[in-house]
Amino acid sequence: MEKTFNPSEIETRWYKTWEENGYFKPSGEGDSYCIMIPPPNVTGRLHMGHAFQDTIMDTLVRYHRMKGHNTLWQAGCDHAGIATQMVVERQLQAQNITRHSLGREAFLDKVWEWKEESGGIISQQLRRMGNSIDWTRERFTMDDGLSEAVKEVFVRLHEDDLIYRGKRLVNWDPKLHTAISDLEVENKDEKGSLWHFRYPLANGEKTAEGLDYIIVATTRPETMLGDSAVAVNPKDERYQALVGKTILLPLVNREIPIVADDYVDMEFGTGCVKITPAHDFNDYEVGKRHNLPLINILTDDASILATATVYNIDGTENNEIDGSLPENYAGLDRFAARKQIIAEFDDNGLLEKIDDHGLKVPRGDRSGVVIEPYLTDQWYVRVAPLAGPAIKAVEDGDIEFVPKQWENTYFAWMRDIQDWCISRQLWWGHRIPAWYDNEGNVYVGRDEQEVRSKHQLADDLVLRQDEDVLDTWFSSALWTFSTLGWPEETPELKTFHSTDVLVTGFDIIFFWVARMIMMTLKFKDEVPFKKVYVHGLVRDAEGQKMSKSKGNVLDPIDIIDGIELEELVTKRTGGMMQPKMAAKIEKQTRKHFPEGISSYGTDALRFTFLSLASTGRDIKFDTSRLEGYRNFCNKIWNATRYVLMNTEDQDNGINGENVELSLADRWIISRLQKTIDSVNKAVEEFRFDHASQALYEFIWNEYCDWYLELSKPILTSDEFSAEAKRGTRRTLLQVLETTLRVAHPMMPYITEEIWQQIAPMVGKSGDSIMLAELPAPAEESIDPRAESDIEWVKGVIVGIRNIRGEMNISPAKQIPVLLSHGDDIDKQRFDTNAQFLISLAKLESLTWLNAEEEAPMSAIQLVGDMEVLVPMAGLIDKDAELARLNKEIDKLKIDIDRAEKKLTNPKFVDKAPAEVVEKEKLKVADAKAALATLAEQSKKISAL
RNA sequence: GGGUGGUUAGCUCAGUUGGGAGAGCAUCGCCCUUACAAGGCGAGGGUCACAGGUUCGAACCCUGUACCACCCA
Repeated sequence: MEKTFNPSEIETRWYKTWEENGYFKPSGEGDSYCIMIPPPNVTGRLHMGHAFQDTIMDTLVRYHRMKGHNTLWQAGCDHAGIATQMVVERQLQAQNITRHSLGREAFLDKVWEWKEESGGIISQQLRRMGNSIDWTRERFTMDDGLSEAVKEVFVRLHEDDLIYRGKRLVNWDPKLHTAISDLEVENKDEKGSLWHFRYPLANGEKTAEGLDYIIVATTRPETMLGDSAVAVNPKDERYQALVGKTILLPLVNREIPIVADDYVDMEFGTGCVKITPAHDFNDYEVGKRHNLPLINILTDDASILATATVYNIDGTENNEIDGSLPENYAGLDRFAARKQIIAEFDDNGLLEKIDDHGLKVPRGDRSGVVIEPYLTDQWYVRVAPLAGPAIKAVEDGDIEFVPKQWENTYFAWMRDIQDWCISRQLWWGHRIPAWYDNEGNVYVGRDEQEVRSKHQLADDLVLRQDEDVLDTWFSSALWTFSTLGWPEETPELKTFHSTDVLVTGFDIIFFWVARMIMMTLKFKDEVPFKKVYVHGLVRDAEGQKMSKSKGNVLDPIDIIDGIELEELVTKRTGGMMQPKMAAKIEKQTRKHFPEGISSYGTDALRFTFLSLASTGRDIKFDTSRLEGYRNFCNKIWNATRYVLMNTEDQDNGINGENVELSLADRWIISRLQKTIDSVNKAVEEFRFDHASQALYEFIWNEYCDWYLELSKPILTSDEFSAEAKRGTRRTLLQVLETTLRVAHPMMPYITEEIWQQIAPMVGKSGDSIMLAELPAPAEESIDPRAESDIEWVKGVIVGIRNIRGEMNISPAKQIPVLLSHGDDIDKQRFDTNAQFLISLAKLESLTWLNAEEEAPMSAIQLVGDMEVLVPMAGLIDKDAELARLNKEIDKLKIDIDRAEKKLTNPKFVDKAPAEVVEKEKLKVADAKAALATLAEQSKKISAL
């Protein structure tokens, strides 16, 4: 074996072997265990968040596969309607082509081409991470099967009156020209202004103060062109007399009413609010209550119309109100219009004042532009009837969130859920299965044929299909069952649905998790998954969210393989729109990774993720952790080298030869059982941080630090029998082999590579560790006596090391040690373990002193009541030893003080449980004994 | 404005039913010891955000405050 662990060659070799041999497919035996990947966007590359999430899923899947379950991990991508269309349009733009010039069919061909290319990158990344995905069942939301399911669901929901079409205010993205759902809108705090406008009262009316105008305050002056009322609070005495009167809207000269509505906050601004029902969600509600007209002044691009389109609140056209708008605004962009309107108000003496004002600005999460509330025809899912059962499923525990607190987030949203706008004005996606005739009638069906027969339409009646497509989340809401063959009742569907656990980030609980629960309950009448494990979001070392625009993204592959600084800079700054940003990112990158990123390997990366997977919301990714776990891999590698060095071509006692197990053997076997138990329990409760820590501690702090060292005297000294040597060799191998199986779900590659060599040596046959049995703790191998004996041995050794360390005695220097004041058990332990102590503590001699024997002046360490003595002669400085003793004495005094304070408190003695009091008494007694010994020693040394 | 989560060693984080504050990394000292210098051995370092309360006893339970983060309006 190489002297250091070198992951790259090993990884590709093993992944290929596993995949080619079909190890990732369900075994067909045992209880089913199934995880569906949250489908990443087909356009992208996997980022650290994906890698983190995939590591958790793969750990679970490998764990359950080794446990003998019939395991399916199914992966795939979603088509990411808006994102994908944007990417392809941008590519075309570079060649001066628009999608419209290309046409729908040809454009979609282009998208499919891009999908093939891009989807390949993701599956390659998933492979590099070691994920044991059944690639034969890879799915895509635009696949035929899934598209069938989408149609089926749409039609059935429509039949059940759970889908409807309506003219409503939607969140309109004026750049992408599509509606988006409220979840796709990000409300950002931005600085703005509050403009105070004078609105003249019509018909000579006057305010209480005798003014001929009232003042309205607005953050969006341009919408005044579409005002259809001014509202005041009914309780507001300032304006009560004016309710029912009218305003003559400046610039437009439209006469609009003053209405009274509770919505108006009397404290805010002047207490008068302009009402624009076609361009504001709150105003829309006010409009409903007062039956105000909807006056739409904007185009799809959010420019001002030449003539406003006017609707009644029920969506029908209104021909009574004059939609004329001032000519000098036609075609003007909304922000240009704003400027001009302010200027005109100012010129006309109607601008009262301008205040600075912070406000939430709605922006599209994809385009980043300001979203317009905009009146359009859209399709909606009536969500309330679906939400009921979905809430109940979680209340009843049919679905359980881990950590539990996320259930509250889920409930809060579900209780207050809005109808879901599912139509998108895009080309890339599932086309809505609805057809229109020239009369404007709508027919819904699986295809045109069905529509015609269902509605008995004449063959020559011209029908055209709805141009729009469905929200991507509509298809991913069906992910768990549509990918298993639904609406067909396939065997896979029967075996693997409901799936066992969904592993996901909290950011998509609303987008995806909740919608999946609703849709699956509706159509499958069962839950999509029994558990939802909600993990945190991976952030950079400074706690910033990783994003392309910030330039702080990391590609997991670059951590696995390493990357040169220059290449990393190029990668991060490539495709940047603003050169200014690129410079900043470059600087930042050079600061954070002055040497580039070195290669850490998949196992180290995975182990790092697992160790960070606690219950928190944020996971700061810190490369120092990564380095620590790469070293851990190397530690395992080198421990294996030691084991092989001592067992290769040896009789290791695996064929029933006589063996004798040493104390150390029995101890490490006992510790192994406890480790297996903790790791398994931790995985079962999704505490991967605990699982990884338990494994790390066992391997490094017990197996390597102590057991391998304890094995050395047995294997090298003539004082141990052939049976004892054989027993130790067998234990070295068996414990290592078992530990590899415990570790495999977390670190698949290194464990496989080593296991292939070790397993045959313990008589195990099997093609791959991933098909081997998951270790279970063996109760009968737990040996409390061995554990306490080793604790004693460690105590003595650590005591001596401590003296060495503090007294600056070279580790190479062999020193004499005496044991004094020991009891029978100490004596027994001394007799059986002297050899280990001499060897591990590098002793010249180890002498047991009986009660009557006088010890020379020594440095002292206590193990229980027993004194571990290192004679000072020639080795130890008097003052140094005194200082060391006094430090220890002070510590003991503080302990005694604290404990005695408790024990002299009658309330404590009366009320605390007897065992706690007993423990405290014991503590005092022990500490006092130790103190007496050390004080005596201190006195003696001082007297020298 | 409403809600959620957080505040523990220099950094990143564990801390179980309330009963002597832990890990990794970093720091300091000693060591190239025949598995491993990506290593070994030893050491230092915390008013558990703050203020109250409950309790014999609080990092943990309750109330309030501050700060940070996120979600919703």
